[in-house]
Amino acid sequence: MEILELITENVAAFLKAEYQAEGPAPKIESTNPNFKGDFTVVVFPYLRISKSNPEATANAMGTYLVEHLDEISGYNVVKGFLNLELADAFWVNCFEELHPKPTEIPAIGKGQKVVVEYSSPNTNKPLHLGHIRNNVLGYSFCQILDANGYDVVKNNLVNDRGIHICKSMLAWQKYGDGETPESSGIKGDHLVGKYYVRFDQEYKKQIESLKNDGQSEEDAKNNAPLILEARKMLQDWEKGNSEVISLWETMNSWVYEGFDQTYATLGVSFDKVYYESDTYLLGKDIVKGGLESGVFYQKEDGSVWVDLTDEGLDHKILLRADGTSVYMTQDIGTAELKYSDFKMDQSIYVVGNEQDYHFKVLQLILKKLGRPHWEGLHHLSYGMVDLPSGKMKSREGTVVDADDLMAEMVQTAKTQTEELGKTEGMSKAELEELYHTLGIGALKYFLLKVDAKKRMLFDPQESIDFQGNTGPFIQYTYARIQSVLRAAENADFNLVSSLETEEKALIRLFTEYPQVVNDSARDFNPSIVANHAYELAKAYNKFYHQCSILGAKEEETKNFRLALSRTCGAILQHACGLLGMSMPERM
RNA sequence: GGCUCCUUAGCUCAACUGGAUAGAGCAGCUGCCUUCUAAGCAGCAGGUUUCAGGUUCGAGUCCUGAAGGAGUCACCA
Repeated sequence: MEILELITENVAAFLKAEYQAEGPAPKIESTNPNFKGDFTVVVFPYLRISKSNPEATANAMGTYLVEHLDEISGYNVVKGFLNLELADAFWVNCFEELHPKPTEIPAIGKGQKVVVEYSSPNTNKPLHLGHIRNNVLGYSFCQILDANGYDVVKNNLVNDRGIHICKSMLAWQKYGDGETPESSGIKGDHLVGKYYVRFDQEYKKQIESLKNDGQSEEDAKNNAPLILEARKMLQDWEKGNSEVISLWETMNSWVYEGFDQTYATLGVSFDKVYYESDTYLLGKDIVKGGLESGVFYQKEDGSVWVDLTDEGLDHKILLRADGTSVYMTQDIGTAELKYSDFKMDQSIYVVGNEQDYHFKVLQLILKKLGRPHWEGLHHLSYGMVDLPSGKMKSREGTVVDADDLMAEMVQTAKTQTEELGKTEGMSKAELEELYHTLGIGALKYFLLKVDAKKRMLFDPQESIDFQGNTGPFIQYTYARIQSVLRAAENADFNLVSSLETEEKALIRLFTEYPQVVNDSARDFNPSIVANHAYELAKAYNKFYHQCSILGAKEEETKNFRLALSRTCGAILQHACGLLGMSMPERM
């Protein structure tokens, strides 16, 4: 905001005029609500210059600022804090300037291309709540980058190959009896997930039996017939065995159909999809190249490794002795492919923090290989969603299924809406849309209001709230604003000369919004936008109760308050759009 | 065991990156719908910011140590 620059300049001028000295730029903060004022300058850093006590220094500075800046109407001093009071006219001017374009964001990303990889599902099981956090976070962050002027490519890397995929394929082959989504009525991804779980159950049985025969735990895990068969299947797959490939294609197509449905319900989308089956060979080639150039080394058994001990890390395998590739191999290949496709300035990976080490290693490897894109790699590392019982594990069935959860949320929205009974006259289709908007909105906001870096807890016993700091609260505020605007005759725009505290609070939050969107992009953190939207909704409801809009005594006041409402609605809608939430006109 | 991260009200989370008397929501209690949507508003209660030191005018925030928890160190992804 310009006012902050003005204050900064005038503090410097004050130091020069008063003490013939230069000092650090002032720390200007919002005044603590317990004190009178709008902005606060902390004067402690200037005591060295003033050689006086905090109060005297602050008073001298305050006097100077009031004299030189029309915007500042007064000041007060508490200890070393100079609280500056800004004139109502200043805030009214702010509103006049911002109101035609309240959601215009400084384009800090202009000219920069960013590929954001998120979702990245495995095709051996359906999505769960952890994946929802990833998807919601990734999608939202793409919207935020876009709002900041970045050229964004939303990218999904599908984990469609590997030993884990072979496990569900093998189990289906052995125990499936030809079951299909059509024959069973089970959604494709869930059907395949069923066999992934089945594999694990049978595998465990075999391990137990081998242990009873006297094998060690580790030997049993390596010698169980099922795991040997799965490994064989992976090798056959890499060799292009037609029977295996055909089974793989069939089962993957079931999964994709299921995922498409889940993505559609969740409201996320992608500009570009990569499949690891298409990128791992490129990865292998690059690893072989690195071996030839001496960046990597080979062990006697034929496996290929990278030595990262100089960087304080470990040795890391890049190709197995049997020649098949590992996770890292694929990621090297995909990184290369992305760069040749997009020549991006930044490559962002939305992946859980359990892979912090993996991405550290990936970046170092790309650097060692001299790839130009190593530097723009950024891991948007987010915390796991834990249950009260601990971590979610697909194989053990302790997951909150994505499809189930979304359906529950929509159902809860329906129940709550019907209880309140405010939807008279809405068609069935409109109602369905409303329930979806509210249910999914509640879910997304629940996941996005928490700092992405932090792990979070989800208790399936307690349903996600629709009151308080929630998505529906913000949606409600928006619907309320729309209701007022609908009831208003098309009013002229005009300004007023003095403000209620609730009006001032709203304008202040309006002015902060563009900076909030910038900060959110810079910090890789959508929760900053979410929290600001909540603050704004809260401030509006307070205003709504305290100040009559349509019933205002003066026509000017009414028009002004309508303009405040319109602006507030626009920002709420924009902010929630960045979070991937839609807004109802009525609820 | 090595490394990384976390610990704020009964519960879930904030705290503008070192500023004032640590804030919200939920749960609990009390008021407010004949007036623009009560999914709302106002209020009460709830805290030694895990503990012990240190740095500083000032520490939830920075440094050291301790306790508890999570992740990772896989030829899983």
